[in-house]
Amino acid sequence: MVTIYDIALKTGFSAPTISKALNGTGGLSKSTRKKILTVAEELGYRPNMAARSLTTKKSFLIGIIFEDIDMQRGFEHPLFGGILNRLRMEIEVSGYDLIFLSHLSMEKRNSYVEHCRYRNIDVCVVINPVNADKSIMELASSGIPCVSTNFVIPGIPTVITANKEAGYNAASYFIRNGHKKIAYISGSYTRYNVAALDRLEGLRQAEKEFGLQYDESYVEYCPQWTRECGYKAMKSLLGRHKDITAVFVSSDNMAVGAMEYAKSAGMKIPEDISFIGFDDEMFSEFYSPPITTFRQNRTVIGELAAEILMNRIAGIPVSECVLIPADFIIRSSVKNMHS
Amino acid sequence: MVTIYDIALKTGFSAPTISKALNGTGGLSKSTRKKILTVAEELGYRPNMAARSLTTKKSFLIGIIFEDIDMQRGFEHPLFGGILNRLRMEIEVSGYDLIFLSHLSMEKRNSYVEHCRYRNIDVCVVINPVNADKSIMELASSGIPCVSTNFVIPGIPTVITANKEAGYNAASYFIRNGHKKIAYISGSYTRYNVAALDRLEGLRQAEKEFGLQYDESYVEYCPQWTRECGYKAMKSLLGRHKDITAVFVSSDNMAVGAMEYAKSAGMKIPEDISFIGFDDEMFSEFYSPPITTFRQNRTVIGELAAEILMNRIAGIPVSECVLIPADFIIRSSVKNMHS
DNA sequence: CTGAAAGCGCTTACAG
DNA sequence: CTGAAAGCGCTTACAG
Repeated sequence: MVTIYDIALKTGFSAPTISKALNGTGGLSKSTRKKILTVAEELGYRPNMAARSLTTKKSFLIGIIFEDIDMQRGFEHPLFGGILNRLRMEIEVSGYDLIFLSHLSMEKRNSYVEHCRYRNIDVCVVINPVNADKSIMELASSGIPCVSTNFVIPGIPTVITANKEAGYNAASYFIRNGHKKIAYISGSYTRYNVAALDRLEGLRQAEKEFGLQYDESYVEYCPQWTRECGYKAMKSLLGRHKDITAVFVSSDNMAVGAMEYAKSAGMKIPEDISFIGFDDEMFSEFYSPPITTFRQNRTVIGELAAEILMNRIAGIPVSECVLIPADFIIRSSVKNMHS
Repeated sequence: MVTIYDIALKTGFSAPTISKALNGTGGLSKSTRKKILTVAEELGYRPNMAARSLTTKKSFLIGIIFEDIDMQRGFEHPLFGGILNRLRMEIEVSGYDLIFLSHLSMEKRNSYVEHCRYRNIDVCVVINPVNADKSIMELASSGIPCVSTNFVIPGIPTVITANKEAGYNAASYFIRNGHKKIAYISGSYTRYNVAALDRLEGLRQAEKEFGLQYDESYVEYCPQWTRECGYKAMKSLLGRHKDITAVFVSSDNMAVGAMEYAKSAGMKIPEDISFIGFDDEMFSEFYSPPITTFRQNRTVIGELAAEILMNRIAGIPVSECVLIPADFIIRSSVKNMHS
C-alpha cells in the first residue's frame, strides 16, 4: 500500500504538502502540485479512507435506511426498490458510497444515529425505516443531514408522491364514469407515513366537489399492505354494503386480494364492480382484468432525493417537501356506467 | 464523543487495558474487565471504526457487487434482488455492514479491488458484476475473500441454481406430455454466467435420453434478457420451423415476449404451442395463460452465500460450488398432447 | 495481569 | 509557497 509518505520521499516534499496537493487545498505552486500528482499517479496512490476519516470526521459514506418488515418484499418493493435504484445511480458518480443502516444490528448500535457515529456517516437517506418513532426522531434532531422519500418527518426534507392529488383523480375518474358508491380500502399508516390517508382525503374532496355524500362506513382500514388484507377488507365492505360499484385500493397488491374476493363472491370485474389500484406492479397489466392504477414516479423521486442530499452536503438550502405527481394508468378494471 | 481515554480516566486503567477489555483480548482479571465494561456502558461508549480500521486493516465492511446494466431492473431483478434480501438479513446480525461496490465510481477507484482497499473492505459478495472480465479476475486473485451467487469465477466459491437439472426437467416434462419439437430461447451469457447455456445442456441431455434428435436450428440466442428479445426470437424460430409445439425460454420476461408474438401470429397457448419459462416473476401467475416456470431458491442461495462468507471470514474451509435445485411450478402454459 | 511506547495514514493549525 | 509538530482513536508488540 502506497501512502503519502512514499510520495513525500520520492518528490522531496513533506507529507502536509502532499496532502494539500492531493486535496487541492492550500496555496501550492502549480509546478509542485503537478509534480506530486504525477508521482501519485505513477505510484498508484490511493487514499486510505480510515485515516482520512479519523482526522476529518467525514467518511464519504451515505447511510441508507431501507428496511421492509411489513411487506416482506425488501428490495423488490414496487416503490422503494425503484427509488433506491435511481438514487444509487445518481449518488455513486459523486464518489460517495452507500451503506445500509439496519435495525438488525441495533443491539450493537442502539440506534440509527449511533450507527452513523460509529461509521462517521456524512448524510442519510430515509427510504423505509422500521420502528420509526424512536430512532427516526433521534436522527432528525441529530444534526446529521438527511433526506427522506415518502416519509414526512419534522426536520427532514421529503420527496413524496402527491397522494392526495392521486386520490382525487381516482375518485373523479370513478365519478365521471357514473359511479356514486365508492369504497376505499386503506393500507396501513403510521405517524410518518400517511400515504394511504392522503389518498382517502383526495377521494373525499372529490366526492364533496361532485356533490356526493362521504360515508366512513365505505372505508376499510387494513393492518398490512398484503393481498390477504385486501381480501378480508373486500369481504367486510361487501358484507356491509350491497350497493358498492367502485373500489379504490391503496395498492395493486391489496387490490388483487380484493378482486379475488369479489370474483369468489360471483362478481364480474368491471361489469359488477370496478377497481382502481396503486403502484402499477409488474403483474398489474397482466391481471384479469388489467388493473387501472397509479404509477409513482420512482425515477424522479430518486433523482430529486439525490439532488437534495448533495445540496445538503454542500450546505445549500433545500426545500422542506416536494410533491411528485403519480401517473394515472387507465386499463380495464373500471366500468363506464353511462354506456 | 466518548473515547477509550475517557474510560481510562474514569477507571484509572490505561488505554491498552481498556482496549483489551472491550475486545475480550488479553488476559485481564475478571474484576477489571467488568469494571471497564460497566463504565463503558455508563458513558455510552461506541468504538470509532475509522480508528480501529486504521490500525487493524479490518473494517467489518462487506462489499456487495451488485449492478444491473442489461435488464435495467436493479434491485427489482427477480433473482438477484431476492438473493440480496436474504443475504442482507443473514449478514447484518453479525455486526458487519453492507456497502456497494460500483463501476460508476470506477473512474475514481479504477477497480473493485481498489475500492476494497480504499475502504479496507474485509470480504465481498459477487451478485451481479459489470465488465466482469477485468475487474472480477483481479478481485478473484486479490486475496480478498469472496463468495459469488450465480457467477462461476475461478477462485471464488459459488452458490448457484442447478440450471442443467432444471433444463432437463423442463424438457422431460415437455416430452412426457407428448412434445417432440422443442425449441429453446436462450438468454445472454458471458464467460462467468452461463446459466442460459446450462439450461440448454440439460434440455439436450433429456432429448438424448428420450431418443429425440437435438437440432441447433431450434435454438435462438438473445443478446439480452428482455421481452423484445423474446418476441424477436420467437419470430425467427417460427419463421424457420412450423412444427414447433413447445418452447423453453430462459426467463419469464422473455417468455412473455415470445408468447406475445405467438399470440400475434394467431396461435393459442397452450393449444397450439406450449411454453415453460424461468424465474416465476410476480406476473407469471396472472399471465394468460398462467406460466409454467421454475422458481430459483433465492432464500437458500442467500443463506448459503452468507454462511460461506462467514466461514471465509473465520478461516474455515469452504466448498467450491454448491448447486441449489430450482422449484418447478406447473401452471397452464403446457398442453398435454396425449389427452 | 497491566502499562509505556510506538504506530496506523492522514490533516490541521501554526510558523516562517 | 512549504514544513515541523501534534493529533485523530485505536491496537500491537513488548516489558515487567
